[in-house]
Amino acid sequence: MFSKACEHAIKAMIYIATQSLENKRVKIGDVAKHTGSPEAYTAKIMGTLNKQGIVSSLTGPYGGFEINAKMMKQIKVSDIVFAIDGDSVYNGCGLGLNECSEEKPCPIHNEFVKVRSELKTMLETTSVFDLATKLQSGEVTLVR
Amino acid sequence: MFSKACEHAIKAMIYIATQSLENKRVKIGDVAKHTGSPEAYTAKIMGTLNKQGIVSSLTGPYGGFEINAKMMKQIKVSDIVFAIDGDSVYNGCGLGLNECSEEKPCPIHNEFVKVRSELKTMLETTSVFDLATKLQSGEVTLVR
DNA sequence: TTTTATTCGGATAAAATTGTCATAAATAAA
DNA sequence: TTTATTTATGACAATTTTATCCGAATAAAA
Repeated sequence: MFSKACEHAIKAMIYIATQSLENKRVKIGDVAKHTGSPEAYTAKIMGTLNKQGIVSSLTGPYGGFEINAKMMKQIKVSDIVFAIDGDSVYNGCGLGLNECSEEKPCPIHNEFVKVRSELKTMLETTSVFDLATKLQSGEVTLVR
Repeated sequence: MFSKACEHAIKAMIYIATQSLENKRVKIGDVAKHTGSPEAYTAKIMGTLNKQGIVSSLTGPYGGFEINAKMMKQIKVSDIVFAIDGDSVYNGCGLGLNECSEEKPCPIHNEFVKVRSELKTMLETTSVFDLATKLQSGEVTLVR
């Protein structure tokens, strides 16, 4: 569904959000530990997310990553997916055709658009804040 | 969504089905031409589908691939996806956790299962025959 | 029985993705 | 200003996926 990089990104964002809610800036090593993702790879992914402006970072001692509490409610999972995997999830053809539209559809186009539109809606209505509070409450887990 | 191999597989099955409906056995070169997929790779994929029993093949002159007309209505897209990509589409965690269930869910588990269940239903209710007749009618395309 | 056309299957290659490493840049504190 | 700590980033490595190649096996026709 999503690339591995995208999975790492979503998990990292959720963990950082929980810490930001407690006004704690987190180092990449902490992120890796709490998400079970490879540290260096996650660092690279965070660079992309930082450039896209959906996470902020500070170098040096007492540095690390954080997400503004207000932003957190505005950032949706769809933003993370788009930042890492691009629009393939939303616009790509189910059979991988370069051009596949209402006018020139592939055989599964009509069946596919319906399901994908629901996936899109789901991602667009789920905020990082929603997921972070879920994680804080202990009802869900990031590792295992 | 699906692997490239799986896309090739679905396209190949649909094309072979249209030919089988006209009692024509097709060679792998024909399949590749009409699906835009690489011939040798498709050949390998067909081997897997053949072993799984969702397509039949005959070696030698006048050989090739075909799908029994009765079977064609029973074979669903879900069977092809399962044969090539396994059950990851149906059971895999959205965040890639090894264990993710109702009891120990990941943060997006509940949102995810709903969408995926609709995808599953869609794939399970769409037969190769349905798609082949659509392609025959000219309302959809396999290449581009 | 020989020839010819085709799939089968294993070895290999190429490309993409995932992951690591080392060095540079930034920044805060001493 | 120096030092310690942390992110930023580009080069490299490993793994997985995608794709190719070629000889073996099979089967129909000559």
